[in-house]
Amino acid sequence: MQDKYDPSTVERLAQEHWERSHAFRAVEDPARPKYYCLSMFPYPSGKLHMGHVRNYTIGDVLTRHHRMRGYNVLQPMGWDAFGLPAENAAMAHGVPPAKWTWDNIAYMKRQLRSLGFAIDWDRELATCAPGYYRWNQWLFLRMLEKGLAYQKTGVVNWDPVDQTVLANEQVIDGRGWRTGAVIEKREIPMYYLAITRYADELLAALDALPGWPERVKTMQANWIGKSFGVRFAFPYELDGRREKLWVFTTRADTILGVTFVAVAAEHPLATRAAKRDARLAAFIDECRRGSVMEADLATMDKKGMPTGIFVDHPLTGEKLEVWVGNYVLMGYGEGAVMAVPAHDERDFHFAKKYGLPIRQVIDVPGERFSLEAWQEWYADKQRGHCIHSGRYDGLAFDAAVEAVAADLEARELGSKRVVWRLRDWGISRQRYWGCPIPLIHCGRCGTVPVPDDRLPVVLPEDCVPDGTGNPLAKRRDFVECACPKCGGAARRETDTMDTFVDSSWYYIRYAAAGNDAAMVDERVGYWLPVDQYIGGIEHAILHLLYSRFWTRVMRDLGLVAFEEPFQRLLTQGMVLNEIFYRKPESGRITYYNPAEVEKRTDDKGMRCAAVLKADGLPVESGGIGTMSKSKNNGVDPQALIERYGADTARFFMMFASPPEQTLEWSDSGVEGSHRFLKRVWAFAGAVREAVASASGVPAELSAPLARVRREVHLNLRQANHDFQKFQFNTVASAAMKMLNALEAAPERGEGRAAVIREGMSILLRLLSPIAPHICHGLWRELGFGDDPLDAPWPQPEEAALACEHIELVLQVNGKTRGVLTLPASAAREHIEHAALASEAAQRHMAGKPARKIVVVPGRLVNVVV
RNA sequence: GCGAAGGUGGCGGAAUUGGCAGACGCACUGGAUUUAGGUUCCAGCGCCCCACGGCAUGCGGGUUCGAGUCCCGCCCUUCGCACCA
Repeated sequence: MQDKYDPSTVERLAQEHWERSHAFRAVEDPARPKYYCLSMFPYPSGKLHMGHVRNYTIGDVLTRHHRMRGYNVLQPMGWDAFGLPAENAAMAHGVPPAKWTWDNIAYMKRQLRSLGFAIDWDRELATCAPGYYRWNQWLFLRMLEKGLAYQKTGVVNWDPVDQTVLANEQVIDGRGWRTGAVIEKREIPMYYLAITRYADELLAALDALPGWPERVKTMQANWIGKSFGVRFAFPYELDGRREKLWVFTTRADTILGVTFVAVAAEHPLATRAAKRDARLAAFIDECRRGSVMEADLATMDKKGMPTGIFVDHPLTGEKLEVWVGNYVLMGYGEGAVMAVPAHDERDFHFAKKYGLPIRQVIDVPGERFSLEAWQEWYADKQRGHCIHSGRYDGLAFDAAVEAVAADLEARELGSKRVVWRLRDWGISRQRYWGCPIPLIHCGRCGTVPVPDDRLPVVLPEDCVPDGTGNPLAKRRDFVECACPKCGGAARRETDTMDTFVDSSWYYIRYAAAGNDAAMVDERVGYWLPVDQYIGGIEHAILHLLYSRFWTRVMRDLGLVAFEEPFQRLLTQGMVLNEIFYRKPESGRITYYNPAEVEKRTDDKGMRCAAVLKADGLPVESGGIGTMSKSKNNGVDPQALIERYGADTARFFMMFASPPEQTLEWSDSGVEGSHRFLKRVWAFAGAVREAVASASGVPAELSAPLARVRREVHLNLRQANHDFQKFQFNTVASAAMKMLNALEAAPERGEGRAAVIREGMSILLRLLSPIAPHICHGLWRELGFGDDPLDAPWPQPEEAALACEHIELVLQVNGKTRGVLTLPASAAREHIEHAALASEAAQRHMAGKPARKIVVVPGRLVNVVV
């Protein structure tokens, strides 16, 4: 055994052992309970970042822990390989996205291997491989057959200079990132998946997911957004024709407070009004500029312009003017809204700005009628009752909505409706590096699906996009084809699929790895659903919701027998680091990587300065933020692994904070983790001979040795409890406490050797999911066996935990005044007696009689005077 | 703007869910070892006070014998918002 802990050797030997013995190959075995542990697959961006290391270490800890508990474990890995960054790299470096992607995959796979994850690499997949994405296409065609996939128009960001569609990310302050051109909203035909048909089920089934964090379920429920309301129409006459302007509201109780109606710039009524009003046409044109992002729309200045068109209030007949509002969106609901300035904050500001009437129709008893009062009232809409509303006066929310809906229905102008915030999923992307949509456009036959036996529609891999137009549309060898129906010349669809399609079912494909004949097979029935899914909180809504939808579609096609793909979900927090920068008087801000900065502290350990190592001059601290290129505060996992080894990297990631919280990077924290592993190594070396000669733990131990043993078993019990809670940071500290206790074990001789032998066998097994290489090495050195991975998980022993005396906290009036040491078996009367008799209690009771004594067994006794 | 989560020493965090606030680690201080730096080991370490003791879990109220934990109201930070993945 080497004296010094040398991670590179230890890790190489362990990894060779796992490789040689195919230790992580998962084989279906109906006789054993299975555990499918899945981490969100990475986008092959170039190299691993700390978020990956954290994600996959969490998954690996769970994988190894469950394996030691006797489960048949599957932990696969793959690549979310289609996407925009590959096209950006192509534009920047002239390299085809395919080559860039495959090179990245090769490099990142080596990095993952060097971290020693217990991954079954035989099941590896990449979504950009035709053998994978052909099943995207196949399932899309099934959805088309069922009417679940359909075509309609959608709004996109259009760069008029490059003649191309831009992603939201590529629009900066309303301009194209490459051209600087003002972006326009443009409506184009797209394909949609009808996720809204599953809205009810997706919402209701959230209750059946006890293994999901509440916050994720809440966010999904809000995203789906079931609401009850009334759809109704404002009748009007225009150009001699009677017509109706439809709107939807969840607040029909305020219908008598409507003072105007607002429509989207793209609304047909706006278009018609613009024909005879040049200023309005210009305003509508202005509304078309800017990004399509919801957050931008919600925070921008609310602007509007009257159309000169008036509609009738459906209940009173009052004339109300129609306005065009830039905050009304054509894609949502009816593209028109009723405006009630008195009871809606946005309408209120709009009305104030343009001098429109404000009419209060709800009274909230006890509230002054200020803007603040409205906001408060709005947050709790069940409060208050109708006023100035004629026959609805005095009605509360529910009754008022019912009455209004009934009256609208009687006039055939509206009815109650259930509406969803959730919208159908637009999957068309006018981009190259994605899965081709398997359709052919024929002049005679229309849009024709590519027959199953001609799948996959293969994406040409030698394209180099240049940022203009649609790259696939320029490829004649791709576009030109024969119509499958009539055989005539036809044009292939050039849109590709949203990459969320690729990631909506990859976890199912791992189980059917290598099957070229079918999307799924019987192995799916064994492994799925996923028992534990681990990934970033940023995916809490879209990816998880799309996966739940896609799985249900597969269920309805008879492909799988389950509907919830992920039984339990762990959403891991982001990895943060300090931000340092300099901002010159004029010119651009420069960010410095924390590794280039020296942090100085005063003699109390308080930060007093930060200077750049290169020039010794101060830099500004920009606080803490997620590791990113733009803030130049990333830490390269590769450098960390090379310097300290994979085990230190893994241990630090687990120790620094609980998985669900953000993790702050700390160089000295890494040092501390490394120090601990070095101590484990050194201690194992020091006790090796004693352990070799030790026998079982004797029934009678000296009191100090019994305390050491108790400490080990107490911490094991704590750690087992923490594993249930996914709280690996305290598992790591339990391992540290065990080592502290074992190092402090007194005496020499047989009893000590036995306690240390048992303690080390527990410690190494407890630590092995987190730092598997060093534990593998020491497990062998100490003669416990081949690998702790194949040893049973340790359990605390009652006999080791038992003790004769307990300590009770003594409080007087709820304030801690001392500690009572009593026999563990002491009865309540005995405890009360001992408390009253204690010197500390006497002193603080100041002669007053005890009014009440609260005894919490095993914890405290509180004397109330 | 809407939705969600989180604020505890100089720092990361702990507190078995209403029961000793600050485990474990980092940083810092003192000491030992070392030619020195580093390493390793020992001790100290929330704030105020000589001490008794008092004050402390973002801020302000409340419930309770007892509140970091529960309730109400503020303030701040982070994440998501449908074409980044």
